[in-house]
Amino acid sequence: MSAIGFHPHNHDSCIQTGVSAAAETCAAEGLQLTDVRRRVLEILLEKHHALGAYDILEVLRSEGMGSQPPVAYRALDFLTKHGFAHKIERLNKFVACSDIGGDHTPAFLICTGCDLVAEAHLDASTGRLTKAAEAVGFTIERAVLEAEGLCQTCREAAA
Amino acid sequence: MSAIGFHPHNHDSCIQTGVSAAAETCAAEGLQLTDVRRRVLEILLEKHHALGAYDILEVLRSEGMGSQPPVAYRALDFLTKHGFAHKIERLNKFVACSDIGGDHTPAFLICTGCDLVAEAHLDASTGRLTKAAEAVGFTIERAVLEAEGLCQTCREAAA
DNA sequence: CGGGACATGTTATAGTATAACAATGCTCCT
DNA sequence: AGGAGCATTGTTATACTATAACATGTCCCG
Repeated sequence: MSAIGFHPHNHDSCIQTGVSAAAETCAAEGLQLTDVRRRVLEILLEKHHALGAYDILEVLRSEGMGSQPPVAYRALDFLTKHGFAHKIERLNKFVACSDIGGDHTPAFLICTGCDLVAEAHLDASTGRLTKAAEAVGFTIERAVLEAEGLCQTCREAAA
Repeated sequence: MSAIGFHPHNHDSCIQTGVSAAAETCAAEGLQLTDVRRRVLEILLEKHHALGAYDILEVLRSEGMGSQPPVAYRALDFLTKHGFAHKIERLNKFVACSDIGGDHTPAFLICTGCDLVAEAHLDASTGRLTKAAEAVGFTIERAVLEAEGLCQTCREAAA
């Protein structure tokens, strides 16, 4: 899995590659990465943390880019719909996708110590949940996989 | 997995066994299954559907058992804390546990056709998410596993 | 240049959840 | 009995999350 976020890295490249990957995908699929959408993606990419819609809205507002909730929610809808960001259901918050363009059944590791969120990509077809569902004739269309706990750094700090 | 909920069954026994299992656990652990708590559990057990806190509150209110949100939320906190009910994060709703007293890392199959929710119990230690977490030194304390899709009945009806 | 599709702006409101404090009832202890 | 301590419930108020509905703008296509 990609545990980036839990380890030191050149974070500028996260932002740059994230935005350009999204731009490429949009160009390829005829989607519009408008100013607001791009900016919301950048805001999410700035940290490996989950942000609430109203946190994002506050930034947009301070930059004169729209001050009402629908502005933020629409941008987030666009980003999540096309796989550029994900909603963390457990937190009612959002994170940038760490593998834009990649295949998607993301899983998340949420550190309750430092609030970092790491994204993992598991192969959907081999999971036990998939097998359990098949066994009862259930067809999965969307899955939420979120684990809360402590990252290595926080666990060692707590010990 | 226990796909009860997706198949015909004697539902009265779900309620009875649910309540008595909770009563036994409370007796064994010195917990108080008060009127409000028992009633909320019964309400949840009445259907294999997820209910919002305000849906539950409405029932309580109609029965003269408390009319303000904290009454419902406190009962739900108690029930979820002790494994008698679970929150479905994806829906911001609650369901009764279908295996009270059992070990817990529940997973849920949520049918978007009929709104039934089935609870599965997977062995936490063997999962891929657990392995991915171990690989990066992450310690899982709580996991949310929720799949949305169509149960067999709804899928056949849609075809 | 008119019309359709998409994006944004704006107002209002719906839906979910908790903080904070008051009041009650209970047990246990002296 | 009196009183401390605890858990539970009652109540008010408010915070946080999300969307409906309608108006405006913009661009491209026909």
